[in-house]
Amino acid sequence: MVGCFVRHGDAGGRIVETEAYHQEEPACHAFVGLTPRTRVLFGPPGIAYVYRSYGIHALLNAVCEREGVGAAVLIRALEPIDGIDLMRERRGLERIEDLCSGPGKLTQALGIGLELNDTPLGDPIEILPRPAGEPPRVVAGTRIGITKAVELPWRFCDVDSRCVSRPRPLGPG
DNA sequence: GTATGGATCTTCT
DNA sequence: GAAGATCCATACA
Repeated sequence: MVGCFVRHGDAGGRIVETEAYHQEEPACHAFVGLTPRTRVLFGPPGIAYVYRSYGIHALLNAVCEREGVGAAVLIRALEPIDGIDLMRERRGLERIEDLCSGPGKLTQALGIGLELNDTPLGDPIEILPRPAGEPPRVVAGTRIGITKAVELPWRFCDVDSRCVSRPRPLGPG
């Protein structure tokens, strides 16, 4: 998904960082099984899973795998492209690199809230394939901010972007 | 530049 | 009652 375009309303940008979560590893919400909270994760793919983190932030995931399998991709960072002034307004910040360089930041910048949980990716949140041509240089690393299954290298960053949420893992070059 | 603590709420014990 | 897929301001080097 790194290199794809995400849009909500007039604001959008290019995905430069993601993390993968799957029901078979304990860092995933779906690890505990089917509950009211994880129901969306076990649904069909192509749905937005939006949940509250640390009581404050909304985090955006794309549900993956077929119905019955709990898995999703967390979108951690964007490179702002459309509606940059709107993002600045929502974030109260000027610098491009600060607008979407974190999972809680990009939902605020795009105006995505918990009410968009369980809505199809297409409307109102849209994800578009990356344009043809050279694919981005992607490097895998360990995931951020979790205490379980820390060893899985399921974080993916665009090496050439300055908008990732943390110092990117050491890549080729 | 890295390190620490507070804010705030859903979920599960 | 405790923990959590975070962010920000502040402190210190």
